[in-house]
Amino acid sequence: MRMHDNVALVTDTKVSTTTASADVREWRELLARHADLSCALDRELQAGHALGMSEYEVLERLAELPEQSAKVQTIAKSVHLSQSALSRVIGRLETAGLVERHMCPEDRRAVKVRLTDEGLLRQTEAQPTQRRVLADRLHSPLLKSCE
Amino acid sequence: MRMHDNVALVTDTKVSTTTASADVREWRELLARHADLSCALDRELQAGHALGMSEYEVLERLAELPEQSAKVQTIAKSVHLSQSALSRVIGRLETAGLVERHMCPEDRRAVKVRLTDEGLLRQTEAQPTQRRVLADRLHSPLLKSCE
DNA sequence: GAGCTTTGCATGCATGTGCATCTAATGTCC
DNA sequence: GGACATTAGATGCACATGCATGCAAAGCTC
Repeated sequence: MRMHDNVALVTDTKVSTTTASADVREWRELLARHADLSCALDRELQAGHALGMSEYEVLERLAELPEQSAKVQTIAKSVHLSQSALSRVIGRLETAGLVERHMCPEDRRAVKVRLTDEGLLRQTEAQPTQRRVLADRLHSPLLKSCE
Repeated sequence: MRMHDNVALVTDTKVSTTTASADVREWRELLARHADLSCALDRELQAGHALGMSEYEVLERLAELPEQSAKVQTIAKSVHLSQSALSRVIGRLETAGLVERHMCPEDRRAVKVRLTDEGLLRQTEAQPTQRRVLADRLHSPLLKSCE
C-alpha cells in the first residue's frame, strides 16, 4: 500500500471531494507563501533588531510619513491588525522608546503616535533586513521551511 | 542630475524610505489578500459550520486521501501549523467527534488520525462555503473588509 | 443646553499558536 | 544486549490577537 505523502500532483479527477480547483490551489499557494515569509521575517527581525513583524510594520508606516507621526486610527487603516492589537503594539513600541503617544489637540479623543529618533534609527536599521528577506523568498520555490 | 528613482538607494533618508520597492508592494498585497481571505473564511466557516479555518484545513486534507486517515506528521507536512498547534487542532476535532485517533501499529509512537462519517459530512457540507468565499474574494479588489 | 449616538482608544478576557520540554518508541553503533 | 541519539506526539507556558466592553470626547437632534 503505497501512499503519496506529497499531495502536490493533481492531474485527474479522483475522489468525490474533487481535486482541488484552481482557486484552491492558488489559495494554498498564498497560504504557503504567507507562512514562509511572515515566519522568516519575524525570525530575522526579532533576531537582528528585537522587533516583531507587527512592530516593524508600524514603524515603517510612520517612517514613511513626512511628519513621522499619525493618529492611531490612521495607522490602523494601513496595517492588518484589529484596533486592540494595534493599541498594544503601540504600547510595546512606546515602552521600548521607539514611539511616543501624544494627545491630539484637534480631537482630544485621538492619540497621535510619533516616531522617536531611536525609533527611526531602528526602522532604518531593520529595513535592509526586511528587503533582503523579501528578495530572497518572495519568488523562491516553496519549501515549507518554517512552522 | 539623474532621476533614477527605480532603485531605492539610501542616500537621502527623507524620501528614500517612501519609495516602496516592488517587493514591498507585492508583500503588502499578499498580506492584505491573506488577511481578507482568512478572516472571511474563518467567519463563514465558523458561522455556517462551526469550524475554524485550521480545523477545516485538516478535515479537507483527510477527506482528500483515499483512506481518509493519515499520521499526524503526514498532515503536518501539508498544513501550515506547528506540530503542537496541529496536535491541539486534532484534539478539538476529536472532541467534536469529527476525527478519531488510533495508535499506529507499524510505528507505535505515531498516531493515525481518521475522519469519522460525521467528519466527512461536515467537510462535505463546508466545502461549498469555502469555494464560494475563494471565488468571491480571491481576485476581487482589496477593500480592507475585516479586521 | 439636555439627551442620545457615534467615534477613538484602552483593557479584561478567552483563545489559538509557537517554543521548550516531556514521555515513549524506534533506530544506530559498539 | 546496552547506551545514546532520533523521532512522534502531547503538554506547560508565554504571548499575541480578536471580541466585547468601558470610558471619554465629539457630534447630532430637539
